Amino acid sequence: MPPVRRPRSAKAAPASLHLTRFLPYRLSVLANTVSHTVAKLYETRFGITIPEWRIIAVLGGGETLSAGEIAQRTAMDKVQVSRAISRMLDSALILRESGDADRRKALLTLTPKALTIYAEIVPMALAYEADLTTALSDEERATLDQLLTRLQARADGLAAAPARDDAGDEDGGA
Amino acid sequence: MPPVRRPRSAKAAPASLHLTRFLPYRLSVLANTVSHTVAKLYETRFGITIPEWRIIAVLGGGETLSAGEIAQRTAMDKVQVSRAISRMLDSALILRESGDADRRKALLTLTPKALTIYAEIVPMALAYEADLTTALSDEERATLDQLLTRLQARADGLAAAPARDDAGDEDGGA
DNA sequence: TCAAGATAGTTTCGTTTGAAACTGTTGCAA
DNA sequence: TTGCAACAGTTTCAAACGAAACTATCTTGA
Repeated sequence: MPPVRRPRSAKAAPASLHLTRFLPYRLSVLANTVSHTVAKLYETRFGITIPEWRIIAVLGGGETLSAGEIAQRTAMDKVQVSRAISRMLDSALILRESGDADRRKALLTLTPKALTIYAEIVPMALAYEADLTTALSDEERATLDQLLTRLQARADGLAAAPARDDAGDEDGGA
Repeated sequence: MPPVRRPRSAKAAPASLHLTRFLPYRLSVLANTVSHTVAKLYETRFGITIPEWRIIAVLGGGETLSAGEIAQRTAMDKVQVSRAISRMLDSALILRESGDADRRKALLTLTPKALTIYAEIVPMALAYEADLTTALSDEERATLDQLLTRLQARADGLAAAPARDDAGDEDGGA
């Protein structure tokens, strides 16, 4: 059980904050650098965007999913998914058929064209990932995996819970 | 024991790619979750955006910097910095005076109002960071630090280096 | 001295984004 | 049934973004 943790000793020194040592900042910059590089990989080659790539990635196995399920698995919101799908319909990367049982849900499948792209991108993506982690030992890679998993879980928790152990007043005002 | 070791050279099987195990994706999602949460922290309380917070962070020590230097230290591009500064001028968070020696450069300093905000945000930001890494031991925190540093360096390198052994055609077309 | 050219920062333009409003469909309950 | 809330997905609107064009200043070198 976590002890009541009080912000580091003291309120005196504001403990100057160096952006380059601030975890949220570092994660943001790193993710940005990486995303940008990977995006270039398939953007220049196949003319698809990050959201489109993610959709291809989750449907690449040949599965059929609804837009909502895609949103969940790609961590994108439904608006983003909707727009990406619309683009992919235009470029004939995806197939949409109305759901049989529930006509609100549209069933989405990749076209052969998209499957081809998938087959070509996957090795590139994995190669980049391997390249990126070249500087890490196998053990370090495993550790990284672990740490990221735990951080994500924790971040999810903190995102949900607004305040500390405070009563749940949602709205701050001002 | 080292779990699944993937032979890097595999070219045969397309090695299905699970988004949830793909490092760029995971970094993106994690950074996003974290950024969003932190942003809420100071957005609701002080009405400032992420770029503005970053500028406050680098100027919080009382330093005077030019827009270009800010861009460098915050990893934002100059357009973003320019716009953030413009907003901050409106809300009296920043002070701009024309450079003496080089009149192209504007010297930027935080106003007392912004310094107050800085003093209030820093503990909140550090508390969040501490909260986030609660699930990590001290050793793991150090490891994470190390790994992120190395990954960033590597990512920077890969971002600079264009393509693999391909000819350098920049434009992909449709 | 003055004509490139480099540099600092801003503005413009078209695109992307997220939140909220909206349309259409389903499930539930009176 | 009908009425209404919940849900799936789309559209709208205003803000935010990036790339490229632009303004203003400084540097250079002929």
